[in-house]
Amino acid sequence: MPRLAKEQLEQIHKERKIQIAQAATKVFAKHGIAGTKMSMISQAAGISHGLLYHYFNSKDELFTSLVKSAIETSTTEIQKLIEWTGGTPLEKIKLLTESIIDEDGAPFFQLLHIARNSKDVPDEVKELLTNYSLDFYIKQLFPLFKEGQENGQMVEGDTAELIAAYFTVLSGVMVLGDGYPLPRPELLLRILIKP
Amino acid sequence: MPRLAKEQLEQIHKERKIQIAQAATKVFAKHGIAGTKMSMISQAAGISHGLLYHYFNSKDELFTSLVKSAIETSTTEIQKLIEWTGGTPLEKIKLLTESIIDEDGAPFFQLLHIARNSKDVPDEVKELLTNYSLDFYIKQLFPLFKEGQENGQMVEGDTAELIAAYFTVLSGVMVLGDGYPLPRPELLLRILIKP
Amino acid sequence: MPRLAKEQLEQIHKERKIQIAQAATKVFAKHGIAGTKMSMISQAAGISHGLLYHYFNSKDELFTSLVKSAIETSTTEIQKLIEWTGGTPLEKIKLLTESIIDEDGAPFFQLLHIARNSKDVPDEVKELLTNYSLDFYIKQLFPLFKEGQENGQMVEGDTAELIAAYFTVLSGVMVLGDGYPLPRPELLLRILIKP
Amino acid sequence: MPRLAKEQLEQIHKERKIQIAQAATKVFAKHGIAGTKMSMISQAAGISHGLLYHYFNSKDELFTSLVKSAIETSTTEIQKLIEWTGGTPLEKIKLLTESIIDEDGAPFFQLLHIARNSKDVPDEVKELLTNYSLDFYIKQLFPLFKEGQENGQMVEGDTAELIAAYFTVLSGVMVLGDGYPLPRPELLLRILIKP
DNA sequence: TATGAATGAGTCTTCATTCAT
DNA sequence: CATGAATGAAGACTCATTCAT
Repeated sequence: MPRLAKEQLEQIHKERKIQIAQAATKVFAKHGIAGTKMSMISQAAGISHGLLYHYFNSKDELFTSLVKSAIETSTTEIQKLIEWTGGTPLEKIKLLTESIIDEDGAPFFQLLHIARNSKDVPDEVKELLTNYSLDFYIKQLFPLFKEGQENGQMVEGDTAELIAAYFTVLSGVMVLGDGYPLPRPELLLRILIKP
Repeated sequence: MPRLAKEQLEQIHKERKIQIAQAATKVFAKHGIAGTKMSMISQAAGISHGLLYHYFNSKDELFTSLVKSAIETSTTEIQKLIEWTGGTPLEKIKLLTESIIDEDGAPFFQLLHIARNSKDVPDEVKELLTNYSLDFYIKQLFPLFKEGQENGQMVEGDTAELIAAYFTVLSGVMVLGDGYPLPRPELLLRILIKP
Repeated sequence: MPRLAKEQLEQIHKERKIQIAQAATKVFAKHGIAGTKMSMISQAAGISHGLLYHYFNSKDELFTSLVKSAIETSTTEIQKLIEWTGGTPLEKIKLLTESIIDEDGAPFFQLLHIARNSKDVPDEVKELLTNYSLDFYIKQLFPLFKEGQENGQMVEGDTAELIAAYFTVLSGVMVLGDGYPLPRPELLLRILIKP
Repeated sequence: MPRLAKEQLEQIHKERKIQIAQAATKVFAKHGIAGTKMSMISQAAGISHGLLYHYFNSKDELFTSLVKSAIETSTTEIQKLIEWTGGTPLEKIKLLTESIIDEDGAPFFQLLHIARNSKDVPDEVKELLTNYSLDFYIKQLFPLFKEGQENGQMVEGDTAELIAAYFTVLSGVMVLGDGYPLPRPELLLRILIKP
């Protein structure tokens, strides 16, 4: 058996899987779990619904894998930002905000919103979400915000509450979707900036 | 021969209908249209699924009626606030924000969010929403915000954009639901206040 | 307890029952068993559906009683005609034909047609129909037709077949209902008359 | 990749659809619309009820398509007979009668009878039936009957009435179904023949 | 008697999933 | 790997029947 062909096939398989996942993320993000039909995903991915099952065993597994990778990505991204040493805390937060708003951060937030609110979420996802809740992000971002408060750029007060509020506002805005215009980052940042 | 007067029966009927509508609002708000099963509503209302159909002809009609009354209520509430002459614009906006956050404004925003984002929304609702979009609220609130800007309490700049941003943030926060803590109004209002 | 009142009440009860039965016959005749809703009957009878159950225990019982009385009536009518001694056989058959066509014989035939063709007919009705099938009417009418053939007025040939044919045609025409114009008896009788 | 050519698949699909339609025709013809359950049809066709919906979108659509093709077939058949030039009018009518009685003309007539008498008929069917009523057949057959009257074979009198009567009798007989023996064509034709 | 609210079994329809080709 | 026919569990909705008033 030709080894190279095999690897190529695996490569193709992996790429196709990613392509399907991207299509699926958008569909789930917009329509919810129950509102998303497997046929909608297969159509969005340009394949037959039967083929979907060569890549994912079930709707549940597909959704679970999307949530998993969303959490992983976000964790990594935030971590990279934290460790980056090229600006003031406020600048970093602005960067974070902009990157979320600019790119397609929306499906990510929408996906998590759905995962948190649906009743028919796979158990595995439920467990994931207990670990990666708001508290998790507060912990990650705490040093950054604390520093911002201490250097006088950001408003004083309970740091955790501030992070929670900002993250909530950001999540909310992202969750809304097309019907609403995304506010400019400057407007959102006013929540944090010391007058 | 009915022991109770016709009017009494109608009264009971109306009250029961409202009670069902309240239960249904919460369920739809949390689970979306497709995610909401009629059995979930009937259970939430404490009745059999069959009885649901004595009060609403179909899931679609039920959902439509909820959206209708949500729009009516919100329009009236805002209008009352506008016409009230007891405070500065900023105080009024604070009151509006608080009343939304405090009471059960959440289901209302969640319902409209769902109505705006689901694909299987009844046509009647689609039409309603074209009329009662963000622009509608911007128009309603414009004088209030304009006045706030002119009296120096609120930040300058494009009034419509400011309203849109504030309303978006508020909507987003309300849509998120239980998983996130509602920020204190003061934090949100910072978006508007002149430093 | 006033005796007279009691009898009056029973009288009223009986009359109401007949009135309901008449309404029900028409509805069943037109819409079939499955197509007939108890609410359609109650509405046709001008009462609430609840009250229906004071007069008939169930839809099945109601339908069964209608079929029973239809069979009884028809048997009696034909018997009366046979025993009547005022005309030639052909005249009698013409009378029979006219009386069926003129009065509301249609619901009767339609009811029996339905009883014969529906799968969800009560067992009691199924049994009744095995006894009162076409053969039953052939037997009843045999002497009349035989006499008509022997006196030269009617076509010769297998008497039973002739009766069956005529009765079938008559039944068929009656079953059709409103969409078709009822043929004049003279036209139908041509099937029987000797040229 | 499909092993069978696209055309073959379509061919199979079409054949299966026809097979289902034939099964459905019989079931509807016997039990009426309300009395026909989709499970009865799927069972008669030897498939699962779910598969039914790959071929027909709904019970209504299925019924409508049956009525459509019944009307088409009958129109074509009659037209062919009219245009055929191989016999006297009476012979043609006899042929028509025989062909209706012999083959499975019964389900066709029963289907139309049901379509005409049910209240829950799809609107499309209602419209079809206004166009293809008795009058339509009278118009089609008028030349044939007129000729038969003029050449002295058939009874005189109002041609349209004669056609109506004959068609009504024929329809009625066909509608009755299994419970009654189909009369020999000769007996029915006596309605038309000049003594 | 009379009404209509209430229940739940039964039917239509959708869609996740399987599998022959 | 790729397709779409096929299945059946689940959910929306109807309606016969019961029962409190």
